[in-house]
Amino acid sequence: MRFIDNPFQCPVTRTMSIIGGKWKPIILNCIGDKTIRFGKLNQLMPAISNKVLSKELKDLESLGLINRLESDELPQRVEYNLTDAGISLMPVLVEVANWGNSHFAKQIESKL
Amino acid sequence: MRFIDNPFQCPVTRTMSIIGGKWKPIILNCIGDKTIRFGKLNQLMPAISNKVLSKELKDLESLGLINRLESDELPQRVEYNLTDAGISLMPVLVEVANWGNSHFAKQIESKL
DNA sequence: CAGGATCCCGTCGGATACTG
DNA sequence: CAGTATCCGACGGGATCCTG
Repeated sequence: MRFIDNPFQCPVTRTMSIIGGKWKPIILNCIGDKTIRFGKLNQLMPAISNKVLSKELKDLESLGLINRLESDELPQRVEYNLTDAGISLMPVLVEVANWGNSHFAKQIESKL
Repeated sequence: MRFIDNPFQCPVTRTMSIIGGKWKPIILNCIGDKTIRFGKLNQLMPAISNKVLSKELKDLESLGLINRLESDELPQRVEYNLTDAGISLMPVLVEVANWGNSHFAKQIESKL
């Protein structure tokens, strides 16, 4: 994945590069404290395409936020769960979510 | 400004739409507790173009995070500062920054 | 089942020049 | 001084189809 060009090495920008974008926080939240399969994630997020889900999971894995657990049984079976780093991110996401909830009504998306 | 398409009305995604992108957190940080002029912001962030800085400031203003204070003197003089909502966002940004600092070294930008 | 390949389009952000 | 106007390339993300 690519990082946003980061003048001043701004740590906020750096973190945004990681959890920004459309899907990553949603994916992390869908994984939660579970160990969950690719197909199950796809069910939870019907709007995401295979390609994008696959790419986001790779990004999150290479960032060390999730584990990818592959069994060699058939049918193929791949599961994902959060690493300690991923778990440590969740409270931050909660803070972000709380701020968003308290300062912006749901309707704002249609307001602008 | 446009919001990321937001399935599930995810409040994290909503907040990311606001403070994501390359410049907004940096701008908010540069304003800080000061009242600061457009030209001064431009000096603090030499890498940002007039067009982008102007657009970002408009976004932040329409989101209610900053005030735009215009005097009708000549030469033209426009200043910006944080609103209460903008101030309330800063601790969240600090949390995000702390997480970024503790989990990712500066070098990560060049690593991937 | 879990993805990769391909094609496509909209938006973000940069460069440069211009203006009241 | 504080912006606008114009042009442009790069990237994110979607749709669809294919495969070990």
